[in-house]
Amino acid sequence: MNATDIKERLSDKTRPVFAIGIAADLVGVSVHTLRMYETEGLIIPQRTKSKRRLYSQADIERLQCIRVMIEDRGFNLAGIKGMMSMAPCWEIKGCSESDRATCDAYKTSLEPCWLVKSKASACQDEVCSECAVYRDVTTCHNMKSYLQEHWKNA
Amino acid sequence: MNATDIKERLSDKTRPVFAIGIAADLVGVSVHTLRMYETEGLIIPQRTKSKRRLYSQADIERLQCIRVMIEDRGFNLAGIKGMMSMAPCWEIKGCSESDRATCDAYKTSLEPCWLVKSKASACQDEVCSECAVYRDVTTCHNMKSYLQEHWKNA
DNA sequence: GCAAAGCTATATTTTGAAATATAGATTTGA
DNA sequence: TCAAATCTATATTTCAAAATATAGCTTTGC
Repeated sequence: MNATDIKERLSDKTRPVFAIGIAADLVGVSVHTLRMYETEGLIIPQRTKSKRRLYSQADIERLQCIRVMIEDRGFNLAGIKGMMSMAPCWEIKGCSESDRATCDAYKTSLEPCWLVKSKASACQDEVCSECAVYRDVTTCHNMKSYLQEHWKNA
Repeated sequence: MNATDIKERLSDKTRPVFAIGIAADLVGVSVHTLRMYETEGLIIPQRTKSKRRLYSQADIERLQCIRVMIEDRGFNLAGIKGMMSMAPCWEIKGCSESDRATCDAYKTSLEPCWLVKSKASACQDEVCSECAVYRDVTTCHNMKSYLQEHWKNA
């Protein structure tokens, strides 16, 4: 591995590097709170072979967004989940008509697609935590602009 | 007024006919709760000359939607307000570029447009409670489909 | 080797949003 | 006329979401 590789790996925001204790410190919440957000489906940390959670810089930023929603805007976890479920995953993923027909996340789902059981073939082999729908739907960016971006070509 | 007129007036869902006590009974909440929803900006009942609230059938249905969000989906009032603020009012109202430039509700606002102070000229003379943005953005219909409808021509 | 940190699961506590209550004035409508 | 309903404003209570704590076990890393 050369210097460029090292720099790239260190700068990769999606690289899981923080144990839950460190992540909790960075976000300013308890480790239990981070586990709760995971249970609620707001965050999907990577896991080590022995099932320990590892958070990336992107995860930290996602969690900071969640905190902003809670502390500054007064949302509860259900509301944040509801906001996240507004992403038109079928547009982002380019689902075919038949994909849409068989997918619970198509239009009517009230949950984020990464929490939906019955998925379209387009998502079958996808790791949700690496999918653009999950990664890009954070709650603190300009959700309106984000949605418009993804919907105007629908 | 002929029979047709009477029928029309009775069937007009936007006609304010229910005093707050009746409305509270219909929705299954207390009168205080209805006043609170108004303070939070979730509902805009009409007023009589002496400032008494009057609710329409459409208002009742809007309130029932709010209850569904709270009881079935676990949202709090901040979350419902956040959902409502997702409507792209500038598309629905056909705001010009200059309208958008001067309006706080354009894209970045975290509040529903009817709670925003500095409005575009397109809304200056509008009564928000009669505006399509307010009327159509309820929280229990399929929000995804609704948003797609209004965004796909953007 | 072993203390520190993490794991799941469950139980308990806290806290603030939401509901309820109170007060004093006004309006409604039988 | 006057009791019932509504108004605004404020204070108090409730209760469940969110946070904290506990237990028993496993993994990590010094």
